[in-house]
Amino acid sequence: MASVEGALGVLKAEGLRVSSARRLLLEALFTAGGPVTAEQIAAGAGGRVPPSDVASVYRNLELLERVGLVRHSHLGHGPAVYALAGKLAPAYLICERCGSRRALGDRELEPLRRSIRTRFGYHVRFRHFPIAGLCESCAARAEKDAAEA
Amino acid sequence: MASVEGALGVLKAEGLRVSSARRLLLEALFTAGGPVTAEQIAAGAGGRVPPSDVASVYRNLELLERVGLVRHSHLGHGPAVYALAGKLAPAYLICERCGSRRALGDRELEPLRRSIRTRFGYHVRFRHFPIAGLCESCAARAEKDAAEA
DNA sequence: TTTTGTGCAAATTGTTTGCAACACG
DNA sequence: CGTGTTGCAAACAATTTGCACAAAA
Repeated sequence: MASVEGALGVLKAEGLRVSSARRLLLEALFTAGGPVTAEQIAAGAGGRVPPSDVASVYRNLELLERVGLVRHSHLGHGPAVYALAGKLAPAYLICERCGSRRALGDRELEPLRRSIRTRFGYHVRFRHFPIAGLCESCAARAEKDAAEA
Repeated sequence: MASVEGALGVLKAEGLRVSSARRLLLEALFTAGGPVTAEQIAAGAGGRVPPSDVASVYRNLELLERVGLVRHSHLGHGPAVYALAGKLAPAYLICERCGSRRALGDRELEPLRRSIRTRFGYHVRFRHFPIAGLCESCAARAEKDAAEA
């Protein structure tokens, strides 16, 4: 889905209404640089438009998620982050120490998925929760700290 | 750490006090069949002893986690689950459809960790968040559903 | 005009914090 | 006895729900 209007078309096709809150929400998601929280959207992320109520934002995010236009993910403690289905990376590597994150593409993910599928029978997604650990530099620092202790 | 008294010894060694709430908390963790929530512990999980306050449970869980006796993990939406450090599996595979979960051992995890380490430089842990996806039967069912639609 | 969706307020859930009373060492 | 701990209450953060009113179709 490449545009707000296109996404709204999907809603229509599903027999759902096109309200200004929904248009607003989709505009926010389209203009957002990355995944955003419901709170940020409600506050008017990505535009000076009249902010909507968080409750409606949550309701509509859930609806858009059911329709397949939106996905959410938990990138750590704290609020969930939302993005257009096509914009949220299939997985994120996050560093539990410094918080840095790196998006992984399906291409990069496939070997992991395959390995888990053949070994454990699970079809893993890595979409909902991040792959958490330590990034290279934090891992090095952690090792040094351990050596000193 | 094989016993409540042993764990309490660790606390002592750290200069921390041994209170009845802490003994209670450790007993709950030792008798628990698997990971439990703070709420369950406060409610007296694994014994009919006078339940403690959730606030104290959270405070003590955090303390025990700092000392290395306890670890927590998020196995989905909802409250975090806690267990003795040695009792919580290094990773869990969970099915997002049916909720079933399977613990993975370090041995099984190592190839994944190594693969990610060499390809992306991250030292992943998989401890804090589960590896989520679909179990074999749910994946099969999902495929069938998709074919029908 | 008939639904469906909105805003607002209040309820829920999970977790944290302030504080006076209390108990370990 | 003195400081670390507790329990209780209240604050918080994230999310959900009830409801009267507004606005798509």
